[in-house]
Amino acid sequence: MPPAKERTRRIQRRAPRDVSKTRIGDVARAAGVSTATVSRALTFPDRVQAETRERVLAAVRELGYIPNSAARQLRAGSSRTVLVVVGPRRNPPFFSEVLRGIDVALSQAGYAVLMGNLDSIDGKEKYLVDLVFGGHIDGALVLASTVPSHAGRTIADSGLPIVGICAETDVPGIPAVVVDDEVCCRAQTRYLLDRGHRHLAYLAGPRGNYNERHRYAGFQAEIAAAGLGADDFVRFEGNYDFASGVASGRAFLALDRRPTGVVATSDEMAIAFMTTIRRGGLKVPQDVSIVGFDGIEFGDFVEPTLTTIRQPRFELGSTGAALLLAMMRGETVPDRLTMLKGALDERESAGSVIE
Amino acid sequence: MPPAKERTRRIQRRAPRDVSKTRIGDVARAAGVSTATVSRALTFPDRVQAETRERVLAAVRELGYIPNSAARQLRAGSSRTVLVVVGPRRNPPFFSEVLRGIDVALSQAGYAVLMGNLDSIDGKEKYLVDLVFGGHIDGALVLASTVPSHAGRTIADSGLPIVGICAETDVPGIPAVVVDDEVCCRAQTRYLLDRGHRHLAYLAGPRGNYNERHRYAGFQAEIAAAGLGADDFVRFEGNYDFASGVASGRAFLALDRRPTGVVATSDEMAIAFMTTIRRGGLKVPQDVSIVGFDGIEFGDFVEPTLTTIRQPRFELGSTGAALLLAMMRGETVPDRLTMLKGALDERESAGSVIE
DNA sequence: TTGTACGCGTTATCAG
DNA sequence: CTGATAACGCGTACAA
Repeated sequence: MPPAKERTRRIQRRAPRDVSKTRIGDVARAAGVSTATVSRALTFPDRVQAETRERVLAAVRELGYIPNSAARQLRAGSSRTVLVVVGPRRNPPFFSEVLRGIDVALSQAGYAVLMGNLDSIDGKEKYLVDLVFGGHIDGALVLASTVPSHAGRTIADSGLPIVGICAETDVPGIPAVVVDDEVCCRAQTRYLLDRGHRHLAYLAGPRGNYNERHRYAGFQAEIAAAGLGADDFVRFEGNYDFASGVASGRAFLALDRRPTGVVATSDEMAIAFMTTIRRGGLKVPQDVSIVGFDGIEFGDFVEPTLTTIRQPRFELGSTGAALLLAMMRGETVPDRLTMLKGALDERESAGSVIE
Repeated sequence: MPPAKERTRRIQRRAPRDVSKTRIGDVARAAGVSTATVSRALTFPDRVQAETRERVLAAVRELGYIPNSAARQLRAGSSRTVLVVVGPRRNPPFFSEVLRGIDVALSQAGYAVLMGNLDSIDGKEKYLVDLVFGGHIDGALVLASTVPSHAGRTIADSGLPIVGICAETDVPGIPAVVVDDEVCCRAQTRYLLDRGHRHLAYLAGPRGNYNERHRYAGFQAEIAAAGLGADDFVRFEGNYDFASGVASGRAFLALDRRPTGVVATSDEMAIAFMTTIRRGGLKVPQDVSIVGFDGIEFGDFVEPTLTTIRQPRFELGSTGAALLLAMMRGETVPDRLTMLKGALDERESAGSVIE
């Protein structure tokens, strides 16, 4: 009893996705046109007669038709999705605003944002590389100084547009949008030197980190410009978070001869440091002056309020996203660094040396 | 001269995605097997002879083959992508940790996270609805009390698994993972009442907000249990951010008869409020005691440190994600609220009334 | 155990 | 301006 021949064929198991059950064919039938016309009416409205278009759009509304994105992507070769790679556990109050800049710019252009946090689990890098080489992605924004890689190839090898934000990446040739770390850190340092501080502390970021290298270079340059040398400052290692600010503060308190001015390379470190040394009995800014880096809102709500370098956080994100969008459109763009300006926000945590 | 018939056919323009140029056919050829065998060797390794499998895997490695995700998705009906909807501009220091919990849980299960920030631009809700109905998504986590909707249908109407986190959503039948807001707010309030405060201030969240409703209910319940009434507290409107903490602080300072205890429904409001009234000359906790809500790290670095309700932020995210994963696997799950416990962290910002 | 061949839903090409 | 139809790359039912 084998008359089921042609039915058997169709038994390919239907996956559990009964979402969006109306397909383009349903709309075509309802509107009395071909699927090609439906597709055109949606993608190039003016290449279809007004009357026909109306009929199609009415059917679309009626049936609640929404094109299947997988099919569209397979055919068109574009997913309208951007991967945003965030490095291991960097300070949320700072990055959240950069991410908002990214999100606003990409959303406006109709792109979705896929999050790629590197601090979450092992195997994440391989996962991200697969994502990129699997064609799931049209471009990537890297908020870290290392580009995800696995088995000897980085996501940059895919040839997809990539833009770095907040740091230059370790892969050459990838454009980046950054703040001028060196200039900003010089400004921090000079601010203290100008106020008579002759013995400084430098609260560092992670060794080797892009921002850290440039900020430290700026710090040293300014130290040298003031005729000071290696004996005139103390460097404390850190990684931009609260914990390292606390650790630096404790080490600072234990010093025999304490600096009077502190250059912190993140606001979180600055705040934690400040709290720690105040608990240790020091007064800010009377005993110690502190200048932070980032410009997070919390700086306004600590005691005393934090003098700091304000980074254009939102613009870092939105500018980087705009650059990526241009690259994805195939435009030629500046292939090196785009530098945004930071600004020194003068508040209460730093003052002049009292003779 | 029309012998180009069959060549003409093949001129379909190749989209600008030359990423992952090796297709399953290339691997098959290199390994001397059929495409079906390659597919099987990757998906069901044990349904293929060991020797064949090795040859296939070698070819895969050799060519750096990674399956095209669009094609796979079209065929399989699953994108292994979860949409995370975040409500308009809620405090980053709090949510970042919830998001981390989500990311860890989903990454481990091999799911990608698509960000859906609602505060970015107009038309975002339509976009999210299209995403969901376009089959781009396998499930959604909603960190807001309203489910994205457009043109009369919500993403819940897609039938896809959805879980709320931090709040119950406005669509019935969607399970949610929350903290027991009412109990937590009662604990805050009781903490102050127990220390002799008989005149309180309540710093509210946005009217109608899920958390706000429950916290306020808890506050009022505890007030009533202490035999107090509407004359014994002042309510300040707010929306969980710094600005509303500052505004409440100013209004507080202008009061003729000031409360001695303050129940703040977010740490950011608590901190901004505290800073504002201290600048106004009041001492915390000597003049005014403050209890916050959330448990963000900054509470440790303000002066005085903040007594607060610590929410299990990471667990809110990871538990919600785990629930969603179970639903996507087709398992039956508790279809109502999963309540996690908060804890009161006693620090310095609240003390006893001094007679 | 492996190979053949079809169809997932859409868009782009080409012919009318 | 519109319709017919061939791919896009993969996974699977079925035959061998």
